[in-house]
Amino acid sequence: LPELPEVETVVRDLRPYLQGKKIKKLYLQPGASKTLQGTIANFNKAVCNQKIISLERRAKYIILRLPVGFISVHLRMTGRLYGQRPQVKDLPFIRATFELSSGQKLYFQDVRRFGKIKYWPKSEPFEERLGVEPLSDQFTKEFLQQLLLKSSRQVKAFLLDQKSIVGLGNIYVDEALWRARIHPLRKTNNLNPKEIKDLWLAIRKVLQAGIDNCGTTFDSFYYGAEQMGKYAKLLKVFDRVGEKCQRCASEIIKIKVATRGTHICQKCQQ
DNA sequence: GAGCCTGTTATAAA
DNA sequence: GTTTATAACAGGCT
Repeated sequence: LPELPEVETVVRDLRPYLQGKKIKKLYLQPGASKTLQGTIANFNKAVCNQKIISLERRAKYIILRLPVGFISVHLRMTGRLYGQRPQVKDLPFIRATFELSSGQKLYFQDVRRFGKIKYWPKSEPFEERLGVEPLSDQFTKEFLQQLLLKSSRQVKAFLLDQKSIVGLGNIYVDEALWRARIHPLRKTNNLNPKEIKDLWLAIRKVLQAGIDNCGTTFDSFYYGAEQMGKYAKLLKVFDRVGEKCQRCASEIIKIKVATRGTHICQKCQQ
């Protein structure tokens, strides 16, 4: 499931392929009307002949920056972007295809059709729904403390909410909370300074380690030519129900928090 | 074959 | 106003 490290991995993988190329038009497959937000006519009018200045990541979005505006691609659960390769034409579940003026293509595959593509003429409406980048200099311990103390939510729900901090999803939230020894149901305004410091460090460590290992291939995440992320084998709690905690040897259990399957060590995370 | 699972948004309820 | 829960989306997997 693509979270910040997985999206960053895709962006780094596709950057050399796409940067500097010009977009000709987008084709939508039949039945993919919800994949594109807005009409195909308006989209193509806006992006036609625009050069991809850079490929960037913001939150869990892949950003194709253009001279005028930008395109956002969200993979949601099962979305995948492929640069052109010989065998790619045979892939099932292609929902949209970018044609580049070089004649090359960029394919958007999405089994469950939750993924979204959108053109934004300006960044304000896009940015206003998004919180701080957790790996940026802006995300200091003090910044996190302020966010936590002015809320009274369950810490897991808080961390999943992209309006506060972006990029964390079910996998990396569970991993960060284990690392910081914090129970996911704890209220954010009841965390003490030591816990806040540990959580701050844990968020940065798990995300950076995720990037360093090209993400977590647990279910459907792949990048490039069917490459798998290597972080799955470094996971401490996620998808490890019944295994022993590597810190205290207690059993990892699964509970429900914020309507999500949640993995914790019952002893380490009280 | 019913239910699970997940990111996000919308909406309802507390 | 804030927080939590639930449904919806879609389809593969158990």
